[in-house]
Amino acid sequence: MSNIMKKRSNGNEKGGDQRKGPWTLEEDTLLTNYISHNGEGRWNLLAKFSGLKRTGKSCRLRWLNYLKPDIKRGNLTPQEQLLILELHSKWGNRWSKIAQYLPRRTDNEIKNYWRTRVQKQARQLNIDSNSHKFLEAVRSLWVPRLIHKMKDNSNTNTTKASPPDSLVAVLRDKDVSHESGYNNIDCSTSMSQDLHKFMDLSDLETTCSLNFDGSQGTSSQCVSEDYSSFPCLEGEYMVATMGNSDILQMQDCYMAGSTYEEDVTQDPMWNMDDIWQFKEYAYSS
DNA sequence: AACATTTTCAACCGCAGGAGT
DNA sequence: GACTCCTGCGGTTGAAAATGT
Repeated sequence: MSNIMKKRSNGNEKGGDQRKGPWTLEEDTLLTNYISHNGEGRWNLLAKFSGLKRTGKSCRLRWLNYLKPDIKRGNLTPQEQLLILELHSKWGNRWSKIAQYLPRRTDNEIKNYWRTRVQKQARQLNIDSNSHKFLEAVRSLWVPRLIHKMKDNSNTNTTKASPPDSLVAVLRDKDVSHESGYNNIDCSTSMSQDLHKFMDLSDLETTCSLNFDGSQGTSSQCVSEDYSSFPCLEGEYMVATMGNSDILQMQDCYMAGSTYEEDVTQDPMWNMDDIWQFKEYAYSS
């Protein structure tokens, strides 16, 4: 038997009575209940004993991409989009790696975002989304626009803007670029420089010193864990820039299950003027 | 209102690689 | 070392929803 054949006969993946397609409410309940009693992992055992007629793989995917309680759904914020652009310029299509820097977002969601939004823009420009030209377009048009959105958002909520810690971590991490998927392209550096212009990194030690209860804490104390209980909050970036009244407002918003920020991602990032502007720029240089 | 087209995103697939035997 | 099983990753697909005509 060839290696390929061996790989394909993966235990639980054969069998005719396996269900496929969209999950039903009953299946979701079954899976959630099983995991709440037995924990995550050992997916093939789970598939076998939970009563689900699904493969372990399918169960894993459903849990990690949809059912897991701390998953953040909905449109990506400008900060998150910025982070994806930056990280993708460093690592390429390393979705799971990128997802590690976006707390509570799944690799599948990031991958979908890239394919449906970013690659769409590349198609409109008629250039390859992995090309230097496209990265230059991102740097010269998209990133400034996202930064502007961030500024706008921060101006309506606070007097001072600061970056998300996860983004800061990336910008500070001089080693990450060594792992780049396609670092023959030099745009990530210039993109980072743009970001640095906006973010005063010298202030970082104090930007994240306010906790939800209003007490002071170290920056490390208010990273990810603290905002994870507020789905409507844009991470430590917002934590650092808000007053107590804002926090109460957010708590209200959380209780109401609504979104605190305006839905900025509904704005098209590039309109036709932008595209023509870039085309002129790209083809004249 | 009806149909066509486009967009979104959940779910599938093949493959690679690690762990255990 | 060979084999098997399991998990996780990235690419792709297709149904449903949204939008346009």
